[in-house]
Amino acid sequence: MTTRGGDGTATPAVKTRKPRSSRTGRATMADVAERVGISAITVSRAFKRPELVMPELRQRILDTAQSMGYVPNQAASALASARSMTVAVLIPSMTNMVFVETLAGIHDMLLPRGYRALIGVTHYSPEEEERLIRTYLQFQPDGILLTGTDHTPVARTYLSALASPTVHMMELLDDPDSLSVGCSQEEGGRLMTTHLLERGYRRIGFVAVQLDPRTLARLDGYRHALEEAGLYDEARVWRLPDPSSIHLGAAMIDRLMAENTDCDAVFFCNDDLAQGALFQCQRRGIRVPDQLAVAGFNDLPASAWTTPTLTTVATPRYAIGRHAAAMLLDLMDGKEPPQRRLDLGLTFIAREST
Amino acid sequence: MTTRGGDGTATPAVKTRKPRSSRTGRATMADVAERVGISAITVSRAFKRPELVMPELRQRILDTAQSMGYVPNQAASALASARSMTVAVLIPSMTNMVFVETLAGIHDMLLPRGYRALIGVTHYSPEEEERLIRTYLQFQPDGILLTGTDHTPVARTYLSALASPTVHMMELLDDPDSLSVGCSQEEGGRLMTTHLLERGYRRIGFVAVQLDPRTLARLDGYRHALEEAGLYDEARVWRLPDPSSIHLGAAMIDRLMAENTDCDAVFFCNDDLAQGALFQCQRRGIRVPDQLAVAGFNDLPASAWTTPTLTTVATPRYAIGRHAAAMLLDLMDGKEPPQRRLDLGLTFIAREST
DNA sequence: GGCGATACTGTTAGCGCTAACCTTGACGGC
DNA sequence: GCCGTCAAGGTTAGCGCTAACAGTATCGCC
Repeated sequence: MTTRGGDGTATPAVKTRKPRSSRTGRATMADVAERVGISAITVSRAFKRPELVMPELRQRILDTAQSMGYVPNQAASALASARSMTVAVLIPSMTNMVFVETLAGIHDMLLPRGYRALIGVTHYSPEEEERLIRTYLQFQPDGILLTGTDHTPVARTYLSALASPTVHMMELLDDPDSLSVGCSQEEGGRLMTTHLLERGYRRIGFVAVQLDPRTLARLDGYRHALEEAGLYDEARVWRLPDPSSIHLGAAMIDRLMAENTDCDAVFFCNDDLAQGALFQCQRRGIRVPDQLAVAGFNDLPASAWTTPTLTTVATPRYAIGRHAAAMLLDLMDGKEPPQRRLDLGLTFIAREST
Repeated sequence: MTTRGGDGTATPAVKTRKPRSSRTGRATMADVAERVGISAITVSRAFKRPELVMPELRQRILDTAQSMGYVPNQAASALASARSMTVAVLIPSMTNMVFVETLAGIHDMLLPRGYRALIGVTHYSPEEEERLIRTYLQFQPDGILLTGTDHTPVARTYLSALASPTVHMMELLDDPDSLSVGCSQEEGGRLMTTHLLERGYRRIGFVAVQLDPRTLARLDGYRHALEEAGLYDEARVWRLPDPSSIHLGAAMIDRLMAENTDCDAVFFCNDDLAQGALFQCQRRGIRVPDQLAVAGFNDLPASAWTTPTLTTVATPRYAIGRHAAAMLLDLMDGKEPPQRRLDLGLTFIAREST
């Protein structure tokens, strides 16, 4: 109390000084400005519009900010500028590699431009998507990336009432007002089925799980191709709402055997299942492709390594993520993207299993 | 201009009315309040502290808000309340199932409590982690979840200068000031090696990739176990900085054969690699486990289905995510969590490959 | 020498929300 | 009848930042 009086004794009459840092204990822009001896707006510009500040001063500001541990407050910035620099991304699942790689494409495109992704997982449920849209709208995202085209009416209302640009990934939309990047799942189903027909298979089964719109589109492609060949038979289609897994694929082989089906080939709606099927065929001594051909979809890494290797269709998911993000960046800049509907195609990969 | 004059003609002298909606076109709390005929704070309470508003009025507020498409502005809320309701989560990789499942645990714990996760991917680089920490601090997260304990000095400074509670996942920390949830990777390596020794293998190799701290800890466990048995030989350890993949595992089998190593068992630092190794052994006609035993780590789904099935160690990653998030929730509530260091253990899974 | 152009920095006023305090009215107990 | 209490809602101020406009030098040019 006598010698080391602290602030109180040192500046008894001076009370002009503003609080050194905010309520939260963090340094604010005003703190940095005061320390450098300039106004807050110049600090703001040093960060956001560097070309407007003399290089020397700018450096001094950055150094001071660093030494004070100053970090800009994103909430305040968003509030004042009406730009959140945030993009909301909704995907159906995180455990499905397909969407994770799409995310990687999105990140690689957005981060260098200063945008951040807010990731939401819908678990393939439009209702959950609606809930997530509501939640994420609170962040006033500058843009939105959605998976698929299956949204609830309320979700559509939110999105259309909103100014934020939106791009749909995976499926392609025909509506000229909407933007979409993806590939035709129906064509994928058709491609694979045609391949199986060409290889001489005639009793081709289809296993659909999860029953999300993309799976059903593949099923459509399969059905159309077989109908055209006059070989479609509803009895060879299995529809299960369960999530996809290796386990389920293996179980399906058991079921096919138990039911004594006459399939000479089975087209699984994705690679997880097909891999499980291959594993189980190996266990049970079912010769693939002689006794039974197996086909998948998506080309997961392991599909090139199973015994036998798996015939599948590769989807350009990383590219879909990149292009969707690029399209969104254009929109957020107020530019019209080169195209509103971008089909990135599919790659058919014939391997040993067919 | 004559009959349907709109606002202008309807209220020529009245200019007290505030703008109907903000700059961004979105309805604001004030808009909702005006419509209901109350003040903004009551609207705020109707959302955040419902027990303070009469149920009837509250319902009227919520209905009106809904009909106007009102969504609270998170940035304004965060600024005014100094609470962002956001948790920053940093993980090394999104393509690695281990971290994705950890994320799922975190989500399941945080979302019901109203918190949102901001996910950052460090790509196993402390420098990138530092960059991400800086970026995400702008969001004033109420809490932070980090993977591992390998942070740059600058990152440590940021974190300690910060008030935000932080929990470390995966590795366990001995420092009593830090909070961590995980399991002992070293013990995992030791467990597996001991198992191989018990099965009679004497020339056990180890393949380490990525070389992140967790991999190196497993290697330590392996080394210690072998040293105790007097069987450690540096020549049987392969260290590769490449990311883990099935492909690399297969390539390693080729390399082991080419180098004519004398290993009777190989412990791969994770299941991706081990699966690739099993696939390649099958291709090359190497009998597992008779000719060569193969072991993995993490227990990925496919490991129960390969031929032969893979001996591995299951890590409680989902539980790690949940518990880390729970610990963080306690901290954010100002409570002391039951324990500051939570070891969730490991499960050894013996299968056919050893 | 006066005028405009250019380059840099400052002032003012809010963004939309909530913490902290304040008002109002109803009720009850002695 | 007075006072305290409580419930329900309102007022005020300000979170930390930036848009929009406003200076103030400096320079060049006719």
